[in-house]
Amino acid sequence: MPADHVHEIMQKCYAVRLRRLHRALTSLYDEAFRPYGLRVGQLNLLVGIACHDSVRPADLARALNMDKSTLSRDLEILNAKGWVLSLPGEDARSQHLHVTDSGLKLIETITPVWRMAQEKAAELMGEEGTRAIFTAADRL
Amino acid sequence: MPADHVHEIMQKCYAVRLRRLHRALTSLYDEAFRPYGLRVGQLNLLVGIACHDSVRPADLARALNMDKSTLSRDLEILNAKGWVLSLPGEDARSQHLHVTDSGLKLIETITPVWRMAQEKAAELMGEEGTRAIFTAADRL
DNA sequence: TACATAATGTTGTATATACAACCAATTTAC
DNA sequence: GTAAATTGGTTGTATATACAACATTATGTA
Repeated sequence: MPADHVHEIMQKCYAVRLRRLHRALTSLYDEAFRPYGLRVGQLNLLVGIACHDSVRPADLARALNMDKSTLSRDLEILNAKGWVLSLPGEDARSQHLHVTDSGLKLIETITPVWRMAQEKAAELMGEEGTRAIFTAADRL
Repeated sequence: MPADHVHEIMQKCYAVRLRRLHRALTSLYDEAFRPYGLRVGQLNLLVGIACHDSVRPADLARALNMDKSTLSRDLEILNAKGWVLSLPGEDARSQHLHVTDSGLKLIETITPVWRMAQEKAAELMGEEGTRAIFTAADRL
């Protein structure tokens, strides 16, 4: 009975739920950030880099569960926008990533906007939902 | 102090966590489905369509929090693979979507693989995490 | 030391995602 | 009953995502 399988998957699949949540939250933050030409995924990378004085792309990709090729292309954009600077590292293969002054200023500007988006997101997902996102993600 | 903002965002942002979770889970399911030429997002659509005898793209997109243009392009692929059939509806604008026999057979084949992926996902996110995904997503 | 192996980053290809702009058709308003 | 607004779907453009293959550079081993 394929119909049984269909309903089982539809109702129980974690990926189905997570994808919907991901689309909804990304929309919410992106919409708030739009006037600043920034997307939430880009802010994600920006703060990921800014957390350290200097990060190598390979390490950042590992920390974010992201493929190195994805990061490579995301960084192209952040470089082009002038928010991130890629400098050669000691190791002739690797690089060092830095957030520029312009990037830091953007983070400062966006923070209150981000806080409002956070509130909307919390309202959307509920108290329990928000806590849960954390507990689930922390296990990675 | 931009550094304070950086850490605040890094530690508290729901979108940051959710994006990591999304990447991790998508990888997990996609890897399991790879031998079948199917991705978890495609299974998502397939069961979404199969749930009803006939759905219109606009309604499906709404139900999944998905833009109509995204769905339009996803459906192109499912049509090309022969898993979905798009037929004209009564309304001269809209369409009716149907899962083909080939698509139903694929769902049947993939179900045990999906169940194993579900178990791995549950292990990854923990008891609380899985419950949370549901409570958060159900509020949309 | 030379050769195999691993690590780093980029590029080709495919899919997923959304916004804006558009065309066609339908519904609403006046 | 026609004009305006809405709805449904596609297309142009940009970003996000990953796998496979590749070139370059370390690292390890024989």
